[in-house]
Amino acid sequence: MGPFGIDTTPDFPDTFAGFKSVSVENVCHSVEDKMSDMKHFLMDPNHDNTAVDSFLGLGMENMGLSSTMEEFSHGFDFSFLPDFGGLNSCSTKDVEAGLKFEILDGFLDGVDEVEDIYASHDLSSIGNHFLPETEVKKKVSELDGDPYGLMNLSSESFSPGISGSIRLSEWLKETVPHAESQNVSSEKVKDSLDSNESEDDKKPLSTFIGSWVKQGKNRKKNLLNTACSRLDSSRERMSCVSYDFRPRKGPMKKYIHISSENTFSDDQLASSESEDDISVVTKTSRTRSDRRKHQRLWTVDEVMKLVDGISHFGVGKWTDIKNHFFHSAAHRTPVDIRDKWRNLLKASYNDKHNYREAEEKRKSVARSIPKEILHRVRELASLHPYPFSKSSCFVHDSSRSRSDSSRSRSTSRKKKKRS
DNA sequence: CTTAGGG
DNA sequence: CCCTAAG
Repeated sequence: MGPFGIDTTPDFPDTFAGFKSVSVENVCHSVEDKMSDMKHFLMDPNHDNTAVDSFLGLGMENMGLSSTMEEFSHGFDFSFLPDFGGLNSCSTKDVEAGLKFEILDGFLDGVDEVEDIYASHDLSSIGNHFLPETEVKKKVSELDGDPYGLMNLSSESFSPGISGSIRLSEWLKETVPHAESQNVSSEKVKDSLDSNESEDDKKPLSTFIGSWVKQGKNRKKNLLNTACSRLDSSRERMSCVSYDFRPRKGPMKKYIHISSENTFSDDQLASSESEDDISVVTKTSRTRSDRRKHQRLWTVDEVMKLVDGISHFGVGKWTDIKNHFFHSAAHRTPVDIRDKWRNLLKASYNDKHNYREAEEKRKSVARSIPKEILHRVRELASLHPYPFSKSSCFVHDSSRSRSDSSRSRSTSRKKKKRS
């Protein structure tokens, strides 16, 4: 049911009446005109950005076109888009990346195996994070000669209308960590705060694929809120593209910084809803433990941010840490962050007690935590007590465990803030 | 809603 | 990562 079927509605608002007389050709023409006009707009640095917004399909519904970004992106070349910097803090790269994933999503619809292929190829960013640059380059070159042709999945061939996409090798290079010292200066914290913006660019492709379908008990209840928060979060990067509709447990309003007016049409909300219904249908067939499949691996970068956050807010202030250090990471709820900290403690504990095994593990398993970070975790662990250690490792250390255990449980030293 | 704890 | 209970 398009906008042209509304003729039959007698009491439709007068504002829409004008569309009855508009022919399809006219609409198309106006779109084309707008597009070419806008091309010049975008080239012209003097034009303000509101034009861009209305151009990018957000004003489409006003023309009677129910165009989604997906349809829109297929036949259109975004390569000319300049980096309109401050606007929604989204760069050209974000646009391209978003579109790529969107298209990928559509193409791979229902093909879960691809996710596994990606996983088995270790395309996830985590593995490359603490490789020295030469290693990474080697890896990249390996990937370039990829026999399965997987590279093409993320390069131009999948986005016919999009030229100038980033090649995966570049994408990989960007995942290389800035090999910094383990000391946190306030400068560095600021840095990591700023570099948050490109967070999602580092996510492995597999996290985008397959994150569409998900089941959960309270999904119905939280559907609307979830959809809204999803849209909100994705607006941070790109107002039109939302690739992750995985329902969360609840709305994340408080974690999401809401900056602009709601620009989403009901179409998109409805589509997310129908997507959800599909997952209901699929639920029966894939109800088994594929929960873990949707995990997003923690990058070393994220771990460092976590450590920084804890050193600044203290253990237990996870909402604060989320807001200040994982602001742009739409996933990573405070609970996730806490869980990660718990795991880090466990890791540091293990590392502390048997160096050899930990060392070997570090060599064999790619996704272990770099040593420096583990050291920092241990420092913080001794600085901030966490009840996690109650079960297995109490009273081992005579020097400080006494003071720790005295305040271990509920005595909150969380208030320790250093500015 | 936020946090802690267990699964 | 998910779920639940407690404040």
